[in-house]
Amino acid sequence: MKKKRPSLKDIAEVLNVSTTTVSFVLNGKGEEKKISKELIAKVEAYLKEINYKPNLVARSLRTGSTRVLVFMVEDISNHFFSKVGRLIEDISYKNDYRVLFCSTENDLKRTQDLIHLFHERQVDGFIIVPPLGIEDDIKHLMDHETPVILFDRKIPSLNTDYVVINNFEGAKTSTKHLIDSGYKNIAYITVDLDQGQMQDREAGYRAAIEEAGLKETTLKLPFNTTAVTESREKLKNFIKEHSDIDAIFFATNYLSQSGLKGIHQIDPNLINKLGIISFDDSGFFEMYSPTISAFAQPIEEMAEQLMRIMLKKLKEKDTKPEYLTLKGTLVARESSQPKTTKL
Amino acid sequence: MKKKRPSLKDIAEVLNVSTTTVSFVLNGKGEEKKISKELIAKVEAYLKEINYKPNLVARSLRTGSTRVLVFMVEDISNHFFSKVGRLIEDISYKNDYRVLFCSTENDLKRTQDLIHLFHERQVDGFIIVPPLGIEDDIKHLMDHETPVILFDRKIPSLNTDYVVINNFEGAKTSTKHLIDSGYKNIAYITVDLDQGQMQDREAGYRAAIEEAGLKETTLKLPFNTTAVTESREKLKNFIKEHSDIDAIFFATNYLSQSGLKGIHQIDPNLINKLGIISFDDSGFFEMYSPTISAFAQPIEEMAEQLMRIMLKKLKEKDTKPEYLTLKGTLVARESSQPKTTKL
DNA sequence: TGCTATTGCTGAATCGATTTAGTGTGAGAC
DNA sequence: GTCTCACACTAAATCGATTCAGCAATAGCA
Repeated sequence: MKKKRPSLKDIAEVLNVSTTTVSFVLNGKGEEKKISKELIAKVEAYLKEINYKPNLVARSLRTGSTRVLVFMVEDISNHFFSKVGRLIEDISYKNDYRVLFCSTENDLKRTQDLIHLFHERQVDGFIIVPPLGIEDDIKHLMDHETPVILFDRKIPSLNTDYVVINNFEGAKTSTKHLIDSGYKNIAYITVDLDQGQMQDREAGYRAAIEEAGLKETTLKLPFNTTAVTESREKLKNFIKEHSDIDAIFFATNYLSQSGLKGIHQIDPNLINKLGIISFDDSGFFEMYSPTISAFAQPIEEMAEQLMRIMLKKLKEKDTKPEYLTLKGTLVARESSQPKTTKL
Repeated sequence: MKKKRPSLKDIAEVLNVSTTTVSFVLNGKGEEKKISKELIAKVEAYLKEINYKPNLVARSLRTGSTRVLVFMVEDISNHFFSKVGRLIEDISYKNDYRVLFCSTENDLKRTQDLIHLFHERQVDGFIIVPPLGIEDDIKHLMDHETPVILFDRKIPSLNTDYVVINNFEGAKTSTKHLIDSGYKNIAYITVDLDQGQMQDREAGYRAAIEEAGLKETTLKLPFNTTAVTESREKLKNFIKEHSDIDAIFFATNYLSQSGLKGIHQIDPNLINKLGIISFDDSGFFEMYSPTISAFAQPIEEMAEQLMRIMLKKLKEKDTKPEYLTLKGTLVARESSQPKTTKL
């Protein structure tokens, strides 16, 4: 048979006190509210005895706060996002907040659904990697004084807090690294998305190539999680057609991963002839053979800053928005070393 | 300034009807409750006009149901779990349930915290990969008539529904595959956990080795997410000390991934001399060079069965528990092919 | 006409907590 | 002896929905 969970009222009846008293003791406000030491002790003892757990739904309805945050990213299984998410979860836990994770898949409709879903459920704050076109929904949240922090990408038209990295510098540094390693014909492979951060990366690549007086070669693949194989075929054809390429700079880590598979399919030995670097690191890259170089975002710093801002916003309303642009670091591994054997 | 969300009461006042009426219309019970067509239309029009969203916290408090499920696994970033999770999310969405994901890290305390946290928040059902020692907490949920389905592992002492695979058969098939490919000295690398499914896998390996009259070599590494590097050093020493090994069967996909890194560190060419197979597939394996063979669990089928059982349990209480043991399939890739070059 | 049934709606209780506004008692001030 | 005030506690309102029980008006039937 179903056991009913005891409510404050049940407890109050058993102890012959009011629910108010029990609630005060429960929330550690006994002293403050002038409840006698003996009664506090008695109530506490009983709460412990029956291992009382308050109904958080009822509490939330009354207080309007759920102590839940949402971390909404493109794809939570992506190494970069899952690492940041994990760190955020730890910091939240220490501050008595829980975190829910979800993936937008860069899909506007899905993201809108998720935002409304969580807003209806009264979550206390959002950290969002915004897909294109989500402005209005974010504005809607802000109108209701729900803290929102953008992450990984900013939306110029909104004065929300954001934490991003300098994509231009990162891409430029990465490209330069390949140039310095002796590569002369560096291809840039990116996704067909109009988002600011992707444009900045492309501009960074262009800048480095131009400065070095080299030729630029770019391939834009469709962003589409379902047509991965198709994308990879396009990539393979691209590589076969451009046999003069001696290095590739992938604009995201998932492109790299799919790309590595394609390269392996063309010829298992091809990887040892190409210089490779990826924007965004991945656990995968240091396990691959050869190990893959990457431009890594400062994961810990991002998580810390995001949560610092979030906690601040939760405490005091109407704070001035913070705009943070952090720096990443190049992690040079085997794949970007100068090659001894020529293609 | 903060906008207040309209409540049913506000709407009722504006329309000069009772909250009851608005609620009935909102929940599509207008006809059933004999509200006139005109009034239904009027209320619906207004609800749409102001884009009314009910306060789900209040609704949950009243109905006792949140339409939220929890999917609690060892590590949600693991390929196997994240794939199953994604499928479960899709099925849930279609049935108007949301899913929250979280990682237990096989840690008892953490899992207990999470279970209580969600139970207090009144989630409607749990799908759990149970760590050792969690029996009582699961029993506690069942006592409160909260649907619980175990996944990946069963707990013999509890009569909960579960969905697992035949680990013994899987490990035996995998080991046999290596034997059939001509490998004579197959090492088994596993984690130091007393859990049923790991013991079954080990027994499967043993059975295949014995049947073939070969020698068994086993290494047990500590399960500890923080000491990954240390574990890998142990593994590297093990491989160096057992130079007669010609193949390795890894008991989980994360062991394989760490193992591949270790093998690469010992000698970038060593991977081409060893036969490798992993229990559990991973997106990583078909991208690696060489591609890595694996024994894959039937991900779609597991997700479908889990959700079929869950939805059934949500609909009708007191169903007979279902015990499902599914079959996996061997995905033979390059790493388990016979080698032409000898070690 | 008198009776019940149906239609179309509503008032108020309810879920389980938090919190505001008090209430009764006794000690101390004047 | 009255007044004030601190003390120790409580009654009742509240959050925003759902839903039980019931009411007035009309219809149906004998």
